[in-house]
Amino acid sequence: MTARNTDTKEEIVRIGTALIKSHGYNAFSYADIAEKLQVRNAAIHYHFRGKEDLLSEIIDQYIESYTLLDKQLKAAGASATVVLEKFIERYSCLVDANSICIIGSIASDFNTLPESVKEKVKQLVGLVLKLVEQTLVAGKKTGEFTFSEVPKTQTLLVMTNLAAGVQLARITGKRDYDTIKKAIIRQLKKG
Amino acid sequence: MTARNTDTKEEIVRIGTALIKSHGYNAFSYADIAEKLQVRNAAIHYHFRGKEDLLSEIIDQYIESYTLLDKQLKAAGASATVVLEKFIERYSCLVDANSICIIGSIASDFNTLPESVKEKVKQLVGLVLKLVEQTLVAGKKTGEFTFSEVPKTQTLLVMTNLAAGVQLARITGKRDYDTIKKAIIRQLKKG
DNA sequence: ATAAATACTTACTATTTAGTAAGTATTCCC
DNA sequence: GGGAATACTTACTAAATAGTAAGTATTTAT
Repeated sequence: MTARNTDTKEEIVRIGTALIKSHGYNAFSYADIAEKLQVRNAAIHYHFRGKEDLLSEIIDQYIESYTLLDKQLKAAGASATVVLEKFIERYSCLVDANSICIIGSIASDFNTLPESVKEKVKQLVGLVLKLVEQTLVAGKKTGEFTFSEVPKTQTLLVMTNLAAGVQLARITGKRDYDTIKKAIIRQLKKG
Repeated sequence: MTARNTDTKEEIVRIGTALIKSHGYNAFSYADIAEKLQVRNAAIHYHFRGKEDLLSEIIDQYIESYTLLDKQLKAAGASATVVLEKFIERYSCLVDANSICIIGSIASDFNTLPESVKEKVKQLVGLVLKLVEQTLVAGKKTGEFTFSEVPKTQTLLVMTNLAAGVQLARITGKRDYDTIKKAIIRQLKKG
């Protein structure tokens, strides 16, 4: 038995994230993570004092991830169409994994979270909305997109279609999600 | 102390429904309901064997409520615009109560529910989608609406905008919801 | 007037959850 | 090679959660 396993902490975050997206934040306990990781409950507490600290770290990692993505996209100079496709692809993967997006999952439990975590969620949502809006604006400039709503509004429409689309897919099946996905793209090209 | 209070059962359903919409299904216990109702825990178990039975009843009542609404609307011959406005009004009220729609809330916890409840949720979602689609079709026929997507697709877009709109409003504030609400109506009138 | 049904309460149990304290094994560093 | 730090484990506790069994008060129906 190795006394030092450098990726246990990362694994906890990975499993915790998966559990939030598949079962919801208030539906899992440290015991669930411990069992999957084949460690004792206290090992999770060693890395994260409590569940809220774990959630906080998970959101931090999403913020980091989206900040990085933002930078990469700007540097790479990818077309708006490609960026949007990659973004939507994330949601399609969620549907295939019978999961929903972390923001939608947390939104359901929002009123049960401490203020510090709520603030971080706000930050994350702001970041994602900014990223999508910038992509829509860029695409409009190049003529890739032709929507008629102001960018912020179009962003809200796309985001809500996607977020609730994956939720709906869980209940009524993937076909409804696919219908929504195609409509989003259509709307951006002839709105 | 009256040994028979005919509306305790209704009150349990009312409080349970409110808790699901504000805190999420997996975030409340019978103790929360018991405290609010000023009865003992076992009183809740008397009316509903377990939490799943309560959830089942709550969904049944939504199904009944929407079935009734459907009939009333057909009988009253209200204009599609009015029906849609009333429907949207339900979501606006949710935002004001810092709550989300029951379907969105349950979607987050969907994988933790027993198969029998999942089936009922499917039924409810089917009913709501049908109601909205019929309204959109009716409105198109009268010229009130002019959207270009097929009715089913437009229904999915409207529903996801609303469902995720109330979720987003919790995090970023009511203004984003209002923006979405106005855009939905605009899209139906010039899509 | 009383038997049965209803709507609870008290009192309890078993399990899960969240968390802590103290100890142990390994590895890093000087 | 001897701390110090790291990454755990064992072993516990306190509280919450879910649920049941048995009893009680009131109401309804006969």
